[in-house]
Amino acid sequence: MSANETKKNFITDIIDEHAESGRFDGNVHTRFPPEPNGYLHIGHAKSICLNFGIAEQYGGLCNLRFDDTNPAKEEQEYIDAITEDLRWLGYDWDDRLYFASDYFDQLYEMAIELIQIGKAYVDELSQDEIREYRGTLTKPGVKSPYRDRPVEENLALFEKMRAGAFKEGEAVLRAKIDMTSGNINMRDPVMYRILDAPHPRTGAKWKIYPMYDFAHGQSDSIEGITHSICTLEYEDHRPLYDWYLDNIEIYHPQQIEFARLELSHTVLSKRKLIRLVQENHVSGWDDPRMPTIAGLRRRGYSPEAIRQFCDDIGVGKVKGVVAFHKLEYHIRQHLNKTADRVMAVLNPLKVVIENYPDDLVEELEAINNPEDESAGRRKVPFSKVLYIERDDFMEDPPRKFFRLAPGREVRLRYAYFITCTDVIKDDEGEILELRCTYDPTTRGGAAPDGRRVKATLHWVSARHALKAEARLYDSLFTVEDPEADSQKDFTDFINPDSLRVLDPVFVEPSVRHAKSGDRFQFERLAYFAVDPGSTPDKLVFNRTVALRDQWSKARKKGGGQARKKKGGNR
RNA sequence: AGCGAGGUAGCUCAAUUGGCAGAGCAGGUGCCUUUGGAGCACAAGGUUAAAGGUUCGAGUCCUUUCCUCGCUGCCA
Repeated sequence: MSANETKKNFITDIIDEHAESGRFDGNVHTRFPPEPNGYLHIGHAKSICLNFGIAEQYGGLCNLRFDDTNPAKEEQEYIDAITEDLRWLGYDWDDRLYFASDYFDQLYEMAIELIQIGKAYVDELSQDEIREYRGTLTKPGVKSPYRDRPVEENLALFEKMRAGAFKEGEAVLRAKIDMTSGNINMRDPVMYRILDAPHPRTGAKWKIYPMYDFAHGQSDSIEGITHSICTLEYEDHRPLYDWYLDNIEIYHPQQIEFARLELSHTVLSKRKLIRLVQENHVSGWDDPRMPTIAGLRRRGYSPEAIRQFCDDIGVGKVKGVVAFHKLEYHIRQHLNKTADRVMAVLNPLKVVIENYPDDLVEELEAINNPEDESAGRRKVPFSKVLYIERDDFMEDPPRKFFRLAPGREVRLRYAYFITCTDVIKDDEGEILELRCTYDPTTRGGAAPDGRRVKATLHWVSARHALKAEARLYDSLFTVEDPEADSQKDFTDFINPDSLRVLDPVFVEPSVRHAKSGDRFQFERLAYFAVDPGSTPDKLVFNRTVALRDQWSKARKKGGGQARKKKGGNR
């Protein structure tokens, strides 16, 4: 990220202090440590941008490390997906791809060390008993009867655990710290538990697996991490992080906690995201309505926009909810500069230009991107029968409706001025088509006599238009915080109109060869991206985000000025 | 209740570490426009949770109070 090299926050303050005091010799080495038990989402993106960004800012390095200490939940599919998403976001870790499971042997040796110095013991209390003995927030815990076993016995028992002589739940290895601590994490936390599940990487080699707390700090230490940046809920774990490192007596990184991202109108917990997938509220982890990186990618979001967003929201220790429209702001910002414009009609209304020659086809020049001269120009075919957007015509227009109406003249973008002369309806009064005349002297869209029109409409030539499918995505939830109501399940707030499929829609022929992931602006409507399931025979466009639309805003504010059915295309 | 963290504009963050509280976004008003897009200009927005104290001077330091969040997995 070049734009904000000098961006400051409380983390850079800490790093600067370290640089001054000489701790870490001025080095900065971070890591991004996902657990491979789900897909990356926009909340992870914040952590990713932070960890990789800070390393870059200080000329340091950032590792990718999978925190794979719980084989019961983790899968290779997630490892692959996470790696792909990270690459797509534009980050690179060279050869520094690590797994906590790479350190299982070393971790095991460290555990033995702690046993040997009398700071760890094998506990055979049941899970329920351990919970009881732990006490509560206000009541101190009490010591396990197994707490003071001799070192030799602990060593032998731990070896038995490793060898598979115990079944799941029959024994754990615990650190001997302080059962009366106000911080419950320090009340003899479990270091190792027995798990029967095969591990995606170590297979059946291990029967015991280290807990997060026993693995994370030491993994950081082994990799020479300087600043171990994590989210706020680990604040209470820092004393334990420090305790393990101090008692094992190895190199000691600094853990720093920041507030995780909360986004309005969506959920960002893996537990809930996985439910959306499993209960088929969405089509999968990459459903364009999902806040996952894969979902955002399919929706048409760009890595640049996501990174800009993360940069914009900054980092702090205060929990807050970022409005979804902030994400939308950044994708509009990026796409405005980079997406080619194209004309497409989502909700067609037929227009016949009565004074235009029957068989004439003109190739009119159109600008691909007014924000980027280098994007060049293209030709768009014009003929006698066209489609315009149904919303662009009103038979009885309210005061501030500038678009087409009977007797009114408007411009067809890059083409001609047309005037509506007649409205053809069926028996029910439904408008079937419009009859218009055009002014041949306005070719290209400018009038030689200098007269002006108030609106410019997009259009496609009926004969030349491509039929395509458009998927209009809206927010997945109808409320800002789907988790706020404790009486209801978050799925109760799923937006029933979060996806509307329009098929067919009509798109100008220049997009014929569009490939998966290509992004366009359908002029005056929205940004769209080509879906991966799209084929040359059947193009499928996902709406990324609508253009800002002051007409619909004014319409809402004006309170019924325009008596229109809701749910146009925009 | 115990431990920990935090409270600056509607939202997200700044404030050169004690020196005139500022940005972006949102909202507002204009201008411009061959996208009612984009862009530009301007205005508005604050008792820095509250009270007290130290100081020439406090968002920043001290005390007290209030409020919010996290923690009682053999998850991470």
